[in-house]
Amino acid sequence: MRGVTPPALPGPPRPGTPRRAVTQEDVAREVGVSRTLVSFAFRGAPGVSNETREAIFDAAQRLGYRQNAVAADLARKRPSAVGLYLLDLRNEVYADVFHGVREAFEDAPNRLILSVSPTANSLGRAAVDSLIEARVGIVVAATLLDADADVQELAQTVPVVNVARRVHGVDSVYSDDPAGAEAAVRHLIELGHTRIAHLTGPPHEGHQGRRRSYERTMSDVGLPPRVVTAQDYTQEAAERAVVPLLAGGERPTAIFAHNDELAVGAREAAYGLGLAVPDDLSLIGYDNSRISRLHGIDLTSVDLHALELGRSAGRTALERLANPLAPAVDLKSSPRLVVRGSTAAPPEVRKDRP
Amino acid sequence: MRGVTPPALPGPPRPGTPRRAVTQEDVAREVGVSRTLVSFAFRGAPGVSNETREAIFDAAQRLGYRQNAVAADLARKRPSAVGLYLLDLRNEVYADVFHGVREAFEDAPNRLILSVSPTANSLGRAAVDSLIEARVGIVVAATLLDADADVQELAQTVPVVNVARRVHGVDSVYSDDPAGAEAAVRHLIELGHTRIAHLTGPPHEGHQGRRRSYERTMSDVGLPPRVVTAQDYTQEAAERAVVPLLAGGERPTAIFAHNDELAVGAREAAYGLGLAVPDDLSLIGYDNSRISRLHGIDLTSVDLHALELGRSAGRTALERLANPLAPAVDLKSSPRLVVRGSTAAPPEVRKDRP
DNA sequence: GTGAAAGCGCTAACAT
DNA sequence: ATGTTAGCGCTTTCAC
Repeated sequence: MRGVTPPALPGPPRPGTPRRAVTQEDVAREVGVSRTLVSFAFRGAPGVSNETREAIFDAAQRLGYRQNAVAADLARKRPSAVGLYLLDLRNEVYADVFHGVREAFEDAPNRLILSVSPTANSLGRAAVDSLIEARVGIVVAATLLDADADVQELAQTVPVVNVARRVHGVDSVYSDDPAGAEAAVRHLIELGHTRIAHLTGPPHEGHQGRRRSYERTMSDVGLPPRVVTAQDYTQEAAERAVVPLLAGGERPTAIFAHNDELAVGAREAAYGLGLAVPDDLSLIGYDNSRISRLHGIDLTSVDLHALELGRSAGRTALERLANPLAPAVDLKSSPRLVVRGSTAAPPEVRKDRP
Repeated sequence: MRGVTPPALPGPPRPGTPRRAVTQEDVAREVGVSRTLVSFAFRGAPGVSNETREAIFDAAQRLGYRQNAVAADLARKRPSAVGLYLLDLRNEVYADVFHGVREAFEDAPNRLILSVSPTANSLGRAAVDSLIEARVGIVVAATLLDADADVQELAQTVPVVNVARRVHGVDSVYSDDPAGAEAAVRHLIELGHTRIAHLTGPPHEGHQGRRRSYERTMSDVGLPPRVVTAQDYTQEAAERAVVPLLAGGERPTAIFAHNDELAVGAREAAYGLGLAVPDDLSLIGYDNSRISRLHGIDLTSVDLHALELGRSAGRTALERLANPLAPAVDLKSSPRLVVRGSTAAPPEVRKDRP
């Protein structure tokens, strides 16, 4: 039977046999030059004649050569990959941050490696470790829930750019949370609300700006603060946390939520109890996400300009990569209160002047 | 001045000087063993005494050693990284797919590398190429907009698992789109609608199942199909595309949209024109995303179980990695129509029986 | 303009 | 149980 070519079996379809990847070696052999020249050509390094360069690109094309960025980084000794850590893919804010960072790296040669937290309430350390194992040269983190000291320690291992969070001595690109929260609370106070609750999630160092500002603003005007804590930063947890608040006595006439996610949860809880927004309950979120702009949702919200935050973070990362020893960047931007239909005067005020 | 220690300058805070990464070599030297043993210990390979192993882990901990997964993969010759391509981070479906895949790889040692399309309407090739340069051993793609032939060709270079799409001869994990679309359209027909439009985005090979099924179902019952095409798969584009449809004469009484994203755009367009859902316009989406469940949105939608799709895709990738030569997987699941408040009988039927 | 050779951090035979 | 050695694909001196 030797020499007989077996007939092509029809059989079930099979995925293409993964052929061995084409290397610079293969390209060099094809062209008849040394590996070095192929490497030079692909990095645009000087010292390759135009003729040779073209022959190399040609052969590479034909053979389907793709550079092995991983091996290149290893050899270069200076990683070109950028790690981007995102806390929650289900929260639009992080998609915005991603797109901002991506834009900033549009023309840069760096690879962007994403790492996403398993839950919206995880410390980032494990996910960031996977970035470190992938040997990224810098980590852009949106948002680390870890303690300041842990972030500072992490920054000893790999440069970190914090997004939407400020950590002393570590690059930080963030929005003025206290100002945003104050604007939100003052808006409610001006509408005549006195029973204003704050809906937040588990406390984490560096994420207390909105809550603290709420408490401060309330006590400044002599109003008693009332904080409700959801088990995590999801709509579902918010719903669970708000139901007892609204079902109990002395229920608030307004809720200022840590973000839109939680605000939407509060909204669902309200409607579930037969309360209407804003007639029975005024609601303010944070993030000015797309959902807040929908007809029928119409949620008053504080915009922290996540896309722009991402862009700044990307640019900051680029600078840090270029200049590792420059002083830490501290970039604070201003949020903006966007008033929509979810906030109105409380029932008692409306009754007073009908 | 020699020998004089300069005083510690207060100055601005600086990010920690990035120290050289700790290697197995360093750990080995610290413990007083060979590099090999350190490697063995970390891979859990047999042939290391418990005593030595503990000493190694100890030293690694002290020194802050993190394994260089990139170098390991290179040496192993068999990449352990898994690439996950996502078409659109702003669409919740892809977040669900991500979490499904992540779950499937929970206990696997593989790194997950994400790559996201720059826009919701890009072909995936560029983003997948970056995955190839990062030397992933397999690509899980949700969802490639490229032509079947291009996907098949890509699969020659690196194994591909298609999510929510079927490509002959390439692993595919998908939902029965024609069945889902038919259920949606039949639901509208049963309510009494006759002017039912379909809202979709740019046509791409392999993404025509819903549209074709809509057309087929309509003509099966002798109704004229009417397809509106948005410029891309975003809410905003949908809004722009639907306005002329609803403002013109003979406007439809129902719209079946390719997905919730587009359905929400249609909804905004309707309300912008003073039309109410479902009173003036019935609306069906696809994906059963969180937004469709909100009070006041209450969108009837077809659920394709994205999370489960992601899990299946992850498991399929695991199997493909273990058995590169097995026949291509073709996994079709059944979607489910979830009826909510955005669909009702059309105005003329309601008038007939008041 | 071109090539040889060392080495990046690691794995995996193959010794001992 | 432990060590030696040869790569993985690439970059980067340094020589010709």
